[in-house]
Amino acid sequence: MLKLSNRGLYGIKALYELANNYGKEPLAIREISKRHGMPVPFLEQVLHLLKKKGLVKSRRGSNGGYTLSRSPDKITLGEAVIALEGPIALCDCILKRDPDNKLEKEMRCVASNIYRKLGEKVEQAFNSVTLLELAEENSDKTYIATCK
Amino acid sequence: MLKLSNRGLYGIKALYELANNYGKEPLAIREISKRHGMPVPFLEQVLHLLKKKGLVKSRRGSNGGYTLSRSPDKITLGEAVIALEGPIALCDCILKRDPDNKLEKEMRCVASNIYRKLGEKVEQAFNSVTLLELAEENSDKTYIATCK
DNA sequence: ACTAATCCTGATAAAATTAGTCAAGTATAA
DNA sequence: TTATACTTGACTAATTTTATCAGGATTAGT
Ligand code: FES
Ligand code: FES
Repeated sequence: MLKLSNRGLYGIKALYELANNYGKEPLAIREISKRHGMPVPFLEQVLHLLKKKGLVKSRRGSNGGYTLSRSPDKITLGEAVIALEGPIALCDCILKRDPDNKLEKEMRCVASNIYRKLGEKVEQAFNSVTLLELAEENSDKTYIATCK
Repeated sequence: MLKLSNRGLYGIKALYELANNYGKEPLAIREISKRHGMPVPFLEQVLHLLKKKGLVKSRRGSNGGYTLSRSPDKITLGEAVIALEGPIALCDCILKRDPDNKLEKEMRCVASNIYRKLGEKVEQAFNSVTLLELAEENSDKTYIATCK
C-alpha cells in the first residue's frame, strides 16, 4: 500500500527539475520529459494538475514552460502528492464533511477514528519534506533516470 | 492517496470482529459478513489472505470459523494492511532487493531516499496501533455498519 | 503579420487493478 | 450420514490508471 501512481511519480520528478531550475527561465515539458523518460502528453496532464493547485506557473509560447510558483522550501511533498493523487486518507468517508466543514458524523465505522488519526500523521510526515530537501538530497549525485 | 481498497477495509473490519471474539469459539464468515454488510465470497478471499500471513487461524466444518492466531494486543494494524494490501512503500523499486536482502542500489531516482524514509515512518505509524486498541476504541459505541 | 514553439483542453482508447461471483472440493461436529 | 463452513482456483465486471490524440490559444522572435 501507499504506492504512488505514475502520475504521482512523474509529477514529483517534474517538481524536482523545477526546483533545480527555480529562479531561471521556464522549463519546457519536452525537456523535463526527456530527462526522465516520461511521455510528453501524459506529463502535460500531470503538470496541469499541479498548476490547478497553484504549485506551478506556466508561460506559453516560444521559450515557454513551467516554473514553481513559490520557492522550493515553501512547497512540501505533502502538497504535491495531494495535488497529484488526491487527499491523504485511508477511506473516502473520512473526507465527507457537512457545510460547516466538520466531519459529518463522529463515528462512521469501527476504524474511522483510527483512520483519521493515522491519515493526519501521514500527511504531517509528507508535509515535513520540502522540494528544497528533495533537490539538495541529490545535489552531489547523478540520478538514474529510468528508475521506475 | 493512502486509500485502502475494499479488500483492506473489509479485512480490518473482520479483524475487529475477531478481536472482540478472541478467546471464544470461532466466528464464521457468514456472521462477520452479516454484521458489516460485506459479500461472503469476497470476504472468503480476504480472510484467506490473512490466514496465509498467519494473522488468523481457521477451523472447518460445523461450528467452524476464524479466530485470531495471537492475542489482539500482539497484532498491529501494520501487519494487517501489509497482509491485505501488500508492502508499505511509495514505489516498487524501493522493494527490490539483492540476495542479501539489501537494497539493490542505494539511489534509484531523485526521490528514492526520501520515499524510503517516508515509507518507514508510515509503517511505524501503522505498527503502533494494535487490534486491541481498535477493539477498545469502540467498546462503548454502536458503530454504523454501512460506513463505506 | 508570420512562424515556430509551447502550453491548454477535452475526448478517447488501452491496460491494469480491484471487486465480486462461482463452483467443486475438503474437513469437522453432531 | 448430514449439514455446516472453510479452501482453492477460475472467471467476469467495474473501476482506475495510463496514456494518446487533436485542435486551439498564446507568446517570442523576426
Ligand atoms: S471505511 Fe471510512 S470510516 Fe470506515
Ligand atoms: S520511483 Fe522508486 S525510487 Fe524512484
